[in-house]
Amino acid sequence: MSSDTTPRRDGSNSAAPPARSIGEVAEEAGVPVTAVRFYADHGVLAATRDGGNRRRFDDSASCRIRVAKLAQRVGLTVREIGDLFGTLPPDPDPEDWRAVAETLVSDAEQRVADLRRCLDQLESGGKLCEAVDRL
Amino acid sequence: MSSDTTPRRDGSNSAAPPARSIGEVAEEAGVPVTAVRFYADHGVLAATRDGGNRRRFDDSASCRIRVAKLAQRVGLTVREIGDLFGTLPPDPDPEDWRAVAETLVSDAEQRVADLRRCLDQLESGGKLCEAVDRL
DNA sequence: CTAGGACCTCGACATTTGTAGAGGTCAAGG
DNA sequence: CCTTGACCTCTACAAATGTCGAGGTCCTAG
Repeated sequence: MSSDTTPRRDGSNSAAPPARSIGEVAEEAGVPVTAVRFYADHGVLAATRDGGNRRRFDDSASCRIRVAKLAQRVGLTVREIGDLFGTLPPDPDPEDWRAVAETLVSDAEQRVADLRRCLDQLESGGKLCEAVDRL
Repeated sequence: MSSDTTPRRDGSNSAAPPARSIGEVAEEAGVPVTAVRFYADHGVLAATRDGGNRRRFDDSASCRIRVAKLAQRVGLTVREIGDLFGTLPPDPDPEDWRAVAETLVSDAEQRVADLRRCLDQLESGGKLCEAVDRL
């Protein structure tokens, strides 16, 4: 237990690539294997194939799934998440995640602000929302 | 018994019957008539029926649709929006909208915060998201 | 009275987001 | 060798979110 987590920062990390199987990823992310397949097929996860044609994922796979789930609950479609994650390199480091995080969060806040603005007009417009968009 | 029983087409000002037709609502909200029907059938809009079995909406209908669209983009399902709007009285006044707005916005911000928290761990955790095992 | 427009219902279809099963492959172990 | 488990592909189905068309009703105009 608690085997060392290989620090793969610079130097030579030419050891075996951290290739997780679909089952491991599913387990880690707490979703069914079918869901992992679905995400991989839709650009949320990048997968390579091993000698036996099985999908191999890098360590970021389960993170991507977790983030994707939260991103969906904030209004993004799988397509949009796939496009965004498509800009991530394999085995992204914290710096790579930062750009993604910024986009994700500020887009979400933008939409919340839109909603709030609309709602504010409803609350304060003495009558109803005649002024929301027209006039 | 006076002449106010006549349904007016041109939205006469003053105390006109607050009964908008589905076509008017669709026009106001900028969505197809079919969408209005869909929302009405799913609790986003409250509709009564007139003598000819046609849906009649109050003035809040197009507002509800606009808000619903924004709410969806912030992660709510139609079902959830319907449940929330179900607490609104017919012809809600700004005060009624305020409670809805509060729920809507704070729920949305909660989800954005969840996302951000997850993302923060990815950015700052020197390693990857092994610690994200919440949510 | 007839024509038209606006609505109605109901069922089909389309897309998104998954889930489930059938049937095939591959590698390891008894 | 044969079985088993994990995977693979492909197809089907399911729920959510709409959209469209067919066929029918009703009201108002001409």
